[in-house]
Order: sequence, then C-alpha cells, then structure tokens
Amino acid sequence: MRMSTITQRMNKSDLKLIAVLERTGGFASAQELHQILRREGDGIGLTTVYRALQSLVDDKIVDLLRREDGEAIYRLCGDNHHHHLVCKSCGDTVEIEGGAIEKWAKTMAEEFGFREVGHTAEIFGICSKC
Amino acid sequence: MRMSTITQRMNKSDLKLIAVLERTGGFASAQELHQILRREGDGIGLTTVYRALQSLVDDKIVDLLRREDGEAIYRLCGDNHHHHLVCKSCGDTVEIEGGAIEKWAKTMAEEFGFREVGHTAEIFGICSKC
DNA sequence: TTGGAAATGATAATCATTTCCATTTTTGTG
DNA sequence: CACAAAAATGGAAATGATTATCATTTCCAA
Ligand SMILES: [Zn+2]
Ligand SMILES: [Zn+2]
Ligand SMILES: [Zn+2]
Ligand SMILES: [Zn+2]
Repeated sequence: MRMSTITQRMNKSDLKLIAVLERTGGFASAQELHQILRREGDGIGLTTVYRALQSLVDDKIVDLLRREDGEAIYRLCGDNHHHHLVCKSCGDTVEIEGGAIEKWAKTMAEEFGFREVGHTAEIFGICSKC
Repeated sequence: MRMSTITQRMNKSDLKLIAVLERTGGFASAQELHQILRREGDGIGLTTVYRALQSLVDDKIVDLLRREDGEAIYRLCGDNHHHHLVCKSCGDTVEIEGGAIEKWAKTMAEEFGFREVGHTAEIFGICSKC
C-alpha cells in the first residue's frame, strides 16, 4: 500500500498546525497559531509555523485569506465557513449563514470564467444594545 | 451656494491623489502612487500619500483592496455601489452587481436588530486568462 | 497682521513575513 | 548499530509596508 502524495509530504509540524486549526475552528493568523502552540508547551518556532502553513496552503489543505488590515489568516479547507455581523460600536459579533452569498459568488465566478474561487462577506452596523 | 461636505474636507493632497488615480486608472499601491508623483516632480511625502488615501477611503471616494501578498491597493470608486471579482494571479478586477448581497445584508441586519448597516463582499479566484 | 488650527514630511517605530544559516532530527543503507 | 546524506527546525537578522511622532510650514478667519 502506498501513501498519498499529500501524506508523503506531511511532516510533524504540518500535523501540529492541522491539529490546532481543527481544535480552534475558524480563522487564525500565523502569529496566533504560534502563540497557541507555545502556550500549550510546544516549543515550535515561528519560522516553522510559517513554513508549515505555506506548505499546507500549497497542498490546498488550508485556505489563506486576509484580515482587513492585510494580515494573513488561515483555516482548514472544508471547514463549514460562515460570515459575520459585527457591531461597529461594541464589537459584538454574530455568526451568520451566507447561503445567498455562496450562490452569488459561484454564479458570478462562472459568468466571468473564474476558477478556484473564494469570497469574503461581512456586514457591519450598530447592534440593538448600542 | 454651499460646497458639499466632502468637498469641504478635501485638501490639496487629496486632490493630487485623485488626479493620479484618474490618470492611471485601475489599482495602485500607496508606494506606487508616491513614486509616480515623485517622478512627476511633486515633492509630496510618503506619509501624506498614506494620509490622503486613508481619508479618501473614509469618504468612500476610493476603494481599498488587497493584493495577493496583502499590500493595500487603491482605486477611484465608481459612483454606484458595487463589488469586485479579483484575479489572485494577475490582479485583473471586474466590477459586479451585488443584488443578492444587498438583500442578504438587509435581511440579516433586520433579523438581528442592527441599524446603520454596511457591508463588504469580494470574490477572488483565477481568471480565464491565467 | 496675527494666533491658532490644519497640513506636511522627515524620521523613527511597529509588525508581519522572509531570508539566512548553523544545528538537530530523520532516514536509508550496509 | 553506525554513519552519511537529506530534511526539518528555529533563532537572529533582514525586509518591506504601514503608522506614530514631532518639529516646521501653510491656511485662514478675526
Ligand atoms: Zn453594539
Ligand atoms: Zn460564504
Ligand atoms: Zn488573471
Ligand atoms: Zn453591496
């Protein structure tokens, strides 16, 4: 029996990162992931975290997106993704479904011949408490 | 006759940046815009370029997007609200309608009691040429 | 004219990400 | 096991965009 191409490429650090991403769910930056691992007693280096994330992105095992400030954030591919409704005043955040968005993104991408498509969508306003 | 609120806020640097963006068309980074102005003999400082772009973004006169590597890029806003379909590889951008998004944002905001609502939505992928 | 507010820009500080490179770990082979 | 080659690792320094400081200059209304 042979291991898959992907599994062959996986090393210890890759697996650690996947584990953290599974555990935390959602998005996290390289710096955050590094801190989490450190807090848990793992002495992994920041360089290695960046390297592992890069290779996981190359292998399409994790998605890479950008925060509003440009910082890279990562999440496991196939995580059920959601969108956010954020209060501009108090910062409260509600996770919401984006059914309509998913369809819209797909349709638009097809219409213009794009592939390997991803999307971002956030709603912001003032919540009822503020 | 009164000037508009926006025009009142405009200063010399803002106008310079708008002019360059009009002339060049499409997206450009702060650094690139600064270089262009310098090349044309304008001694404007990088700090001022960043400041002007920031205020233009605040006033919704320019759009701010991100290159694949996270660098901020700017472009003059069309007058009507729209969204973007961006190629991760070559940076080509298509302006698209967001009918479904507009409705979705409105619905969600109502459902959770948010007011003064805005939203962002971008689609990214690989274009047919790449 | 003049005093204060706004604008400017050089410089230094920040901060994420990359590059370098020396050291450690793993792996394959006899 | 022994041992060399290859792969992985991580600290330190380099990079590069963006932001914060702050002294100086320009505006402008009174
Ligand atoms: Zn709130
Ligand atoms: Zn979605
Ligand atoms: Zn393209
Ligand atoms: Zn919209």
